[in-house]
Amino acid sequence: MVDGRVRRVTSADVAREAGVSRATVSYVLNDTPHQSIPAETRRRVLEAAARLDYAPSAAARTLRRGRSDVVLCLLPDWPVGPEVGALLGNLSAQLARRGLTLVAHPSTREDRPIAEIWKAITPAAVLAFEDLSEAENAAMRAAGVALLVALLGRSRQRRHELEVPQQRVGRLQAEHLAALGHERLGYAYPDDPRVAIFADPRREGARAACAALGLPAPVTCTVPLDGAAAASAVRAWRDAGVTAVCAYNDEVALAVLAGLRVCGLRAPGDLAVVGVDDIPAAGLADPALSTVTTDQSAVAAHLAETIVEVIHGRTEPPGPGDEITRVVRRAST
Amino acid sequence: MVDGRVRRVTSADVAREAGVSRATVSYVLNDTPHQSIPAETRRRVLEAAARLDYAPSAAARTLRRGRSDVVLCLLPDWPVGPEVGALLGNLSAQLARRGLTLVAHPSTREDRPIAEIWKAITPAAVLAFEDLSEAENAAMRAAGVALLVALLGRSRQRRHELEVPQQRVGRLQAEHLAALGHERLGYAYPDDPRVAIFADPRREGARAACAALGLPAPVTCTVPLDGAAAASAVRAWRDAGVTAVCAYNDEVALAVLAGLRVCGLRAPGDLAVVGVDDIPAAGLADPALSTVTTDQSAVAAHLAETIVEVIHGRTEPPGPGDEITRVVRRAST
DNA sequence: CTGTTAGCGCGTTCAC
DNA sequence: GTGAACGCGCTAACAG
Repeated sequence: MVDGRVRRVTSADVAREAGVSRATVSYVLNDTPHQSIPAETRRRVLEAAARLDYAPSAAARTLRRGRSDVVLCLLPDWPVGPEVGALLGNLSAQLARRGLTLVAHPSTREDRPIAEIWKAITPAAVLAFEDLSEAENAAMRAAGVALLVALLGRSRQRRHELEVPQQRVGRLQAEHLAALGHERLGYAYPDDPRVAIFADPRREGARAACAALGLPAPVTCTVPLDGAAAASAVRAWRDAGVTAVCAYNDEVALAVLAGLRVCGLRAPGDLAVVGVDDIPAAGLADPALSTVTTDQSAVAAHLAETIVEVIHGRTEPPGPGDEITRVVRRAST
Repeated sequence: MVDGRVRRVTSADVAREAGVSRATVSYVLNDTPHQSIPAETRRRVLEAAARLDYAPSAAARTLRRGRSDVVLCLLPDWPVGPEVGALLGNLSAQLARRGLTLVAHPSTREDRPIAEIWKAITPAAVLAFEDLSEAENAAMRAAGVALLVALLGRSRQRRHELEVPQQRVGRLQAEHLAALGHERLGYAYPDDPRVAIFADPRREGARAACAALGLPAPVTCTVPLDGAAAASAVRAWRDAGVTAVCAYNDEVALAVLAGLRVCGLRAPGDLAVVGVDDIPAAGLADPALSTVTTDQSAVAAHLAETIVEVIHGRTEPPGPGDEITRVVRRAST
């Protein structure tokens, strides 16, 4: 009561309370296999633990095991939108169900070696959006236990690659526009080079869809988030006979809409536009933006499954199905 | 080379290499005060550590010290925008400079006791956006070392309160509109009840500014992120003689713009609008949205400072200055 | 002054 | 079921 410093409840306390050894406590609490402990003893231990409100020290366990129960997600240095936020939220819930805790580190450029970050956490797994350097990769593998999962690797072959089907996003956009009768498509590529890991596969998907449909490849224009600059992209597309564009995401799509306004044109009559993500602003734009969305909770479930597999050293399961991505049709197309 | 399992380099290895005891290694590497170690010995130890590429085990240190060098940020369950993302990025950099690692936990609703999360990390400090329950609060304080900082407390008095001057945001909006000659203001309140912790102080700031300027209190309307719904708010404001509205944030402001369109009206002539955050879509809207921005790096610097003070048990420094928030004037006002 | 010894912090796990 | 060692860094007490 009066003492401020409350001594932690340790497994020794539980052992004493239950009248057994610390080893037994550990075995019971961890459900250690190949260890036959009578139900009666087990009950005593569990009750004692509950009575004392025992919580094992994560630090001690980590020290002993060599890894914690934390999954560390290294966020990219480019601004993540609400989609990634939603993904992390779902992933966190999925991992929690499996006894893992997800935390994210907002990486502030390469100002600090990645090693410093995971060494501070000793994670069971690291989830990165981009491939890490071979050195960092090796360091992680060596430094004990932390495993690595690359969310989106640059076509490296031998890495755990967990590709959210970004290609499918682009494919869906192109197919949607083609179904509306458009034959000459454009691709609105983002201005920020940092998002290329996402943009390239998406555009590739659009290209593949066009090829499959016998249409010419999309005309790519880089579109800055600024109406005037977007206007010149719009003019370029018009000159090329493009009647509809797939945008990298909703923000770029909004820029295209702004560019249309600058030119005195309007979607979808003069140029149809379809974005990606369905951010709130998409539905509020004039005209409302058609867009492709992904079921983040389905992606998260698959991701969690894969992470657990990788932690246990098993191979990863097959990729997620195609049903997780769909088109939201609105006025802009 | 052939062996996969590389044994960690420990302080014992460094001690052996340098020909000293482990204690000495610890003293040198931690620059322990009141411990005079000759430059020569110090050099030997440092060189040995460098040569062996020694990195102390965070887990062991945490076990011994009772706390890690990690600062845990508990994200709210409502979707955080790019502003919070930017804040975390800056904060991460600032904390890194002080030897602390920032990680964020995407909280997925109260489906899991907060205790489970920080127990998995043993953080030096926890940064929360909302007040925690008294029980959780006590648990953290008791469970050893983790300290608590509430970013935005609900007018509780005795809590470490680190209030980014949200009130000032609202004040600035109102003052901006008043300076443009508007006398009857509206406040566009968000539909999502979860963001009340931010919305209430902002609106309060707008109200205070009006009072100070001798204007009537702003007319509050809740504005869903949907044009049709926003239209009725627009009509209500027009009926009340409101000529300009402060929106909770840019998304709500965009909704107001959409509502205006639905009514066949237009900003700023029929109703001036000012948002908060300057998200990309704000500049791309029609008309472009005026908005209030905050210098997140300044906020982060102050936050980092406060966190360090709190970890060291000292009192917190005074709040940040008023210069971190400013208006970006565009067509909508 | 310089540096060492010894033991703590706590859960896990092998050998008996 | 148990004793004991282990993982690794920190630091009070102490000896040269």
